[in-house]
Amino acid sequence: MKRVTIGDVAAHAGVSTATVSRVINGGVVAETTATRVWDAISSLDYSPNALTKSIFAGRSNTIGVVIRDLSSPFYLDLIRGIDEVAAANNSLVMLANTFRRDDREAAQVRAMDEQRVRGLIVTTGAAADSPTRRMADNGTPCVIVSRVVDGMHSISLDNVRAGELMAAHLAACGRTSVGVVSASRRPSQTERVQGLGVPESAVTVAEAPEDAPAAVDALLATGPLDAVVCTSGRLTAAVYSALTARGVSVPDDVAFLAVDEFPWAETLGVTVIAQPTYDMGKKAAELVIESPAEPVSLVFEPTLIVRRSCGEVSG
Amino acid sequence: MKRVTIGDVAAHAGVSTATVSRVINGGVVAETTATRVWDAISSLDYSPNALTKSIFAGRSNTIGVVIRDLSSPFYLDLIRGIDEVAAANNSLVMLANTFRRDDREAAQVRAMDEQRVRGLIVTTGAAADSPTRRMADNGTPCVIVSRVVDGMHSISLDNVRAGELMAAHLAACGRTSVGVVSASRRPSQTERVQGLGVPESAVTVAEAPEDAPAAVDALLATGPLDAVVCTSGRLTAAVYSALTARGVSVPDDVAFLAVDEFPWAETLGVTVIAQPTYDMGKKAAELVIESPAEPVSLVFEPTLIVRRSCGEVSG
DNA sequence: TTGAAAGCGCTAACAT
DNA sequence: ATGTTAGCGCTTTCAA
Repeated sequence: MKRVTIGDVAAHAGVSTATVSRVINGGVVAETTATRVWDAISSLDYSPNALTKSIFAGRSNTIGVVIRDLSSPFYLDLIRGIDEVAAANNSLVMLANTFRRDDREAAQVRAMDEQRVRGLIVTTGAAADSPTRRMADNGTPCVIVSRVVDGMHSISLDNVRAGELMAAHLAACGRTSVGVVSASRRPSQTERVQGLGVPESAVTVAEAPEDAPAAVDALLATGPLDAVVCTSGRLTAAVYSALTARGVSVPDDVAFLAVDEFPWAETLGVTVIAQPTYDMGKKAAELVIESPAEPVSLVFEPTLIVRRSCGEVSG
Repeated sequence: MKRVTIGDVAAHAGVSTATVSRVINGGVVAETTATRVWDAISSLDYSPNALTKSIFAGRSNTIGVVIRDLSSPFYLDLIRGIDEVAAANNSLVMLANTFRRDDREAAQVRAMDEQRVRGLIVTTGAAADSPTRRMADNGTPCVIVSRVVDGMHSISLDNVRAGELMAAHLAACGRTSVGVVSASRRPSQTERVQGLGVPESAVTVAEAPEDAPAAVDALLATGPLDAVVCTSGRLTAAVYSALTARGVSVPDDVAFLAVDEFPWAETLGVTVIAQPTYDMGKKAAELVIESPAEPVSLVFEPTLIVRRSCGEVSG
């Protein structure tokens, strides 16, 4: 199953490989020669080897994307945005999932480097660490998503502001004692809590959706609550379910407020803080393409989408 | 920003490039030489160029995945499955979205071919057409997902069976007049309708979620209904919302049944037909890795997950 | 306008 | 056990 090479095309058209190369990449060639070459190309069904091309360019035309948890819908939109920009630059996306494991992240980033991706987008985790940093030092534009890292490009949400938006809305709805379920002690989560301005004792951490019921129980045990905030989209369904399963009525007993928009939010009437994930993906990819010399740190604005789950705004 | 090459490492270690290559790929080398080479590798921070390696192998170590609509959660799990197998074979995933456009699909498939992917997984669409077929003919293992195509590997759901499962459950719940919202006239959709055994007049097509309200109206106008089935996961939220927005009570007025499991189904009590998408992704990738000589067509079994949306099973 | 030839970074015989 | 020498498929001078 030998592949057709540029040499085969050249032979078939009776020209040199250099000429074929020129025809394909738009060099100066005589009209008649060009047609002869194109004919050869289509009759042999020639498909140029992009890998070989990349050797010359020094790097491939691919954008590497390393995702920490591909089961989060947040990332779907991010990837769509990246892919959109990639396609517009006839680039392709090389994707890898790290299953929330730091060692896998390092391995995947290294793999991307070996593939000589033209740029890397990492949602992370520990990516600020050696492998990514080394890539950046070697001249590969690297963009960190969801985290701000010194000396690297980054795309993130204004998490403190997200927290403040939530706090303000809750206050406007007359809610005074709010409990929080967050997903971790990572900066993106803690910043949201900080913006909310609740005491540390009002925060419970649920690493995974399975931990949500216990987290909700813990929250409910701390005393009477009139609002529950979920700071991670991965947890929203689980937290909401745990709440209703315990006979808590939303919004009559407690208000419910979550971070990240999701398809059923409208139907369920869940008020959320939305991130412009698709745009964030596009920007991340554009950063890779443009590869600015100085580190660029883009912070996106969260939006409050008011629905029914926090009750009426009083006054 | 010149990259470190195998030659640099060789010079630094005082050996030939062949020896360095042997050290990396596990050939016969003296212990002492090996350590010297490894030292050089780490002190120069050498990262071997995978592209160049692939030139020799004839193809890259990457699995190409072309997705018709990356906004569908169905594909998220599929990709996770693929990535899992890829990672286990230290392969990477090259992803492209076609935004539901056939011309883009052809272009993306061609791009994958130029990247010399070791195999291709396409969810499609028109992929049965020339570009994919040509790749398969050139010896690249190609797997079609969600469709059975002559002479190619394929991964699909037993759609007729899915329809039958739904029909049986609906009957068991005493529902007799069912209306269907489907997403297209493609085989995967029509087979589900066929399994349901409803007359053509009971079926409405909504191409996109935006079309769901109109589709539901059309359905409701055909006469009294006691069940609504949605045969596409992309449409479930929109159809359900349109239903409830019209004051229709589920399951009291009509039963609601959808294809494809989704995160909120449990909370909402929506009965669904689930596809083993993660496993389907894994199998697709395994097919690529194994690359069987004869076309393999794997058909997966749908599962009925009973919840509240169809009411009580009578008898 | 075209071809010959060198070389991109690496591997794989073939020598030694 | 190691080095030499061809390539892999393509691009890019440099001549003609």
